[in-house]
Amino acid sequence: MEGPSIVILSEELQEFLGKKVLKVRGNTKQPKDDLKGRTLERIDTWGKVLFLTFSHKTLPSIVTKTHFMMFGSYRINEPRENRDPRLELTFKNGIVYFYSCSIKFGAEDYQKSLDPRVDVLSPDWDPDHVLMLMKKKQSTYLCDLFLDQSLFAGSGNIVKNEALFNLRRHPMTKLSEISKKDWSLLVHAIHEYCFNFYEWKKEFQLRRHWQVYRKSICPVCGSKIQRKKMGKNERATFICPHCQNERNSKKELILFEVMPIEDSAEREERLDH
DNA sequence: ATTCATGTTGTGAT
DNA sequence: TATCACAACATGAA
Repeated sequence: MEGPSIVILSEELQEFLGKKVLKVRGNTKQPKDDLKGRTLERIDTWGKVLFLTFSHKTLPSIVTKTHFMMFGSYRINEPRENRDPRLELTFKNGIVYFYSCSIKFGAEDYQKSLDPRVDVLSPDWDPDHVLMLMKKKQSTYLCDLFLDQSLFAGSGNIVKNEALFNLRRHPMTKLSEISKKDWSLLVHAIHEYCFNFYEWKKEFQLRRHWQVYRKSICPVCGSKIQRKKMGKNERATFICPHCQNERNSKKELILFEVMPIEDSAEREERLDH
């Protein structure tokens, strides 16, 4: 799950804020029973990470860190799936299920160490600070840069591919090949796509707006989309060989708008990440 | 049946 | 010391 999906989850969890944990289940190896009787005191996010703070009248608070990685999912106030949840929390007013995610307790110090200025979804997001950090990343390819959580916390493979297409730049372009005056446009492209992602997902319209990610035809020029593993961690990367041609790098950098693809017969799944 | 994928973290080798 | 390769985790869709 990418950052915008975590923000949506945090909003869906608001109904449990201030509520007491009545029952705990799940196959996590963390000391889950310690949560019983505590009150959900805070709900925070940083990039793709969810932090829940559980307070107690006399004992210290417990901060949990949840990361959904590739396959994680959640359900709220729905019948439990056949499989065991990693963690299941029963409140007076409902139940939360977290599936196949990574959960760690005692995350207070870790949470404090994170910088909200690089969290693309945070109100404290600070593009000037990000631009400053980018100076140390000159030799990085854009496909790696756009996934770097220390610069763009919350950006994931969808954001990477779509933002690069909206900029019409090839993923294997090095940051140093982009004129410094255009760097803020790179930052802006990621920020804007994250917020579009957030809105589209809430309306179950995210897939409809994919231009290249898991697509076969470029919506702009009709070329066949190429899929190739690229960058440091060989993540799947989708490009239009015409619109994102390396030779375009001499052209002015422009952030193009996204048009929904109308003929897409794909049905939007509510449970999509 | 097999492959792939909205990701991170830890370990041991280089 | 830094970087790298690889494993581990976990599940549903194509």
